[in-house]
Parts: sequence; C-alpha cells; structure tokens
Amino acid sequence: MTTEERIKKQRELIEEIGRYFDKEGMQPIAGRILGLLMVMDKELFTFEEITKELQISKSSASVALKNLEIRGQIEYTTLLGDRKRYFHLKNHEASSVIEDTVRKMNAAKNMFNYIIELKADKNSKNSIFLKEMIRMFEVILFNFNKSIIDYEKSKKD
Amino acid sequence: MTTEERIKKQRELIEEIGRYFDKEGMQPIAGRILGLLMVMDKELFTFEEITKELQISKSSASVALKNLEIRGQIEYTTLLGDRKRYFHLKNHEASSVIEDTVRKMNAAKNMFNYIIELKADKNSKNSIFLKEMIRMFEVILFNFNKSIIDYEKSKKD
DNA sequence: TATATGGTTTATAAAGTTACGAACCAAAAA
DNA sequence: TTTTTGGTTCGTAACTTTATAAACCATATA
Repeated sequence: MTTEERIKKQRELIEEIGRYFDKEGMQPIAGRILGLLMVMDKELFTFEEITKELQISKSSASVALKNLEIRGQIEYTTLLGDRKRYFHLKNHEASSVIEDTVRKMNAAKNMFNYIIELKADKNSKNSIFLKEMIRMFEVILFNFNKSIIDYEKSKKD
Repeated sequence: MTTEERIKKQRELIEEIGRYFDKEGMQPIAGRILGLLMVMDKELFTFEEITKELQISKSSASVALKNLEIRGQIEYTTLLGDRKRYFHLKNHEASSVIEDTVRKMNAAKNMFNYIIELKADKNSKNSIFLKEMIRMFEVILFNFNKSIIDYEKSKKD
C-alpha cells in the first residue's frame, strides 16, 4: 500500500468513525472530529486545522469541541508563548471504560429492583424475568471486578 | 404502602423509565410503552389499552409498537377467536444482553485495529492508547464468556 | 492606541424527528 | 351487503437538532 492509498483510506475511515459515533448518539461533526483525532498520522490539531480539514465553520467546531471535552473524549495541550490550543484524543485509563459500564449496569439493576418492589405479584412473568436479569447483572458485575484486576495485573508484564 | 400509593408510584415510574430509554436513544412514546409493559401489575395490554393508558393516538402507538418489535424489546400473543394482539415485554434470554455487548465490543476492537493498521507510526501516542484499549476489551471479552458460563451454571441450581 | 489572532456567542436557516388526525384497509360480525 | 373492529399508512404541524454566518470578545502584537 502506498502512502497516498493509506492516507486516502484514513480519510474514508474518518467518515466511517463519524457515522459510528453518530449512531452512538453523538452529533455528526463531533464524531468526525473524534475520527480525525484518532486516525491521522498527525495527532495534534489546532482549531483552525480542524475547521480546514473537515470543512466546517468555526462555530460548529467550537461547539463540537466543547461537547467532546465535556464528555471527556478529547483534551488540548498549550505551548508556552503560543495562544493556539492543540487538540488531541484524551488518553483516559482503559479501566474507566469498565467503570462506566458498571455504573450504567447498577442504575439498570436498581430500576429493575424498584419495579419488582412495586409489583403486587412478585412472581409474575415480568418479576421473574427482571429477577433473572438482575442475577445476570450480578454475575457480570462480579466478573467485571475481576476484569479490572486482571487488566491491572497484565499491565505490569 | 396502600395499593393506591403503589399504583401511583408505578405510574410515576413509567414516566421515569420513559425518560431513561429516551436518553438511550429511544423515541419518547416507545420508552413509555416499554415502561407501561414493565411496571404495571397487568402485564398484557391490547393496542387500545395502550393508547388509552398513555393518552396517545393510534398512529403513534402503531409506529412505536412496530419499532419496539423490530428492536426485539416486545412481542405479542394472540388468542384463538380474538383479533386483538396482547402486547407484552419480550422475555429474551438474559445472556443475550451480554452477547449484544460482545458484538458491539468486537466491532469497536476491529475499528481500533484498522486504525492502527493505517498508522505510519505504530508506536504513536494514539497507536499505543488504542492498543491498550484493545487489550482491555480482550480482558473484558474473556470475562464475559466466563459470565455466560457462570450464569448458565447458576441457572441449574 | 489600533489591529490581528484565536476563538465564543448569538440569531437564524435548514434539516430531521415526532406525534397527530384523517383516510384507509382487511377481516369478522351483523 | 353493510358495519364494526383492530389496526396501518399518509400528509402535515410542531418541535428539536444541527450547522452556519455574523457579531462579538479577550489577548497579544505592532
């Protein structure tokens, strides 16, 4: 694969990643920015470079960048004597992915428990189904804790 | 708690569940229908009952029910000599929740691998970060498989 | 002090989504 | 055959989201 082919594929991948995050509930431009910051060889982009590369307005870039920052997906570095911000992907701890999933799963579990609590018949079809789901969640949550430990352990190798 | 209090709380919970699924990308009415089918003591609802309970039009109900069916969240039962459909929560296997997550995670993993494949520098900051994420996914996927096995095992008790 | 740089905020246009009523349709009942 | 039941589809209004241009602002530079 020539360098040109590679770079062409990278640009195509930006669009694909954009659509991917779009489906995950992100706004289209934010998804594409994230794609840009992920796939290109260059990994630091200024505000102006982002607007040029993606052909978007300053305001769209400004709004999307703020959203991505709030979500904790990107951050920026500044250089002494340089007013520009250099945006890049946020290198968050991989284990925070698990922690997020755990939080969500606990929220669902609590909701399901409350539904059962309010049921007249604790052995109705839904009650039994929800209890099953809760039990499944508990198995997953237990193994998630193990996942974090396993991951931290494997990190040291 | 009196029965009236309980039922009042159930109705409040329907709205809360509606907002919950709304945030998960579902349309408001679909979320509320799902809430209705989850929390009430009655667990089988006809089309007409749904429109009455939630005070929505027939067309809204029709569209939302079709979407929920396609997503595999609900299904209906029919009775011999009765044209009505009795909608209820779909009692899918709890382990299918994991299988879905596994599918998603594998898609993300493949995307990350492809990004690295297209990088000029396989040891760039992003490459290293993405490799870390991939490794984390692999640990999670391994433990997910264990979760399914553990769950199936505990089911027999 | 005036001007350029690096953005943010505001107002609005364009597009997309949601929900509704009304018209419609197929099957069953009268 | 006509009417009722149990929905679906269509056209549209209301609302929400997205993206823009233009105005604005703070800091740095001339």
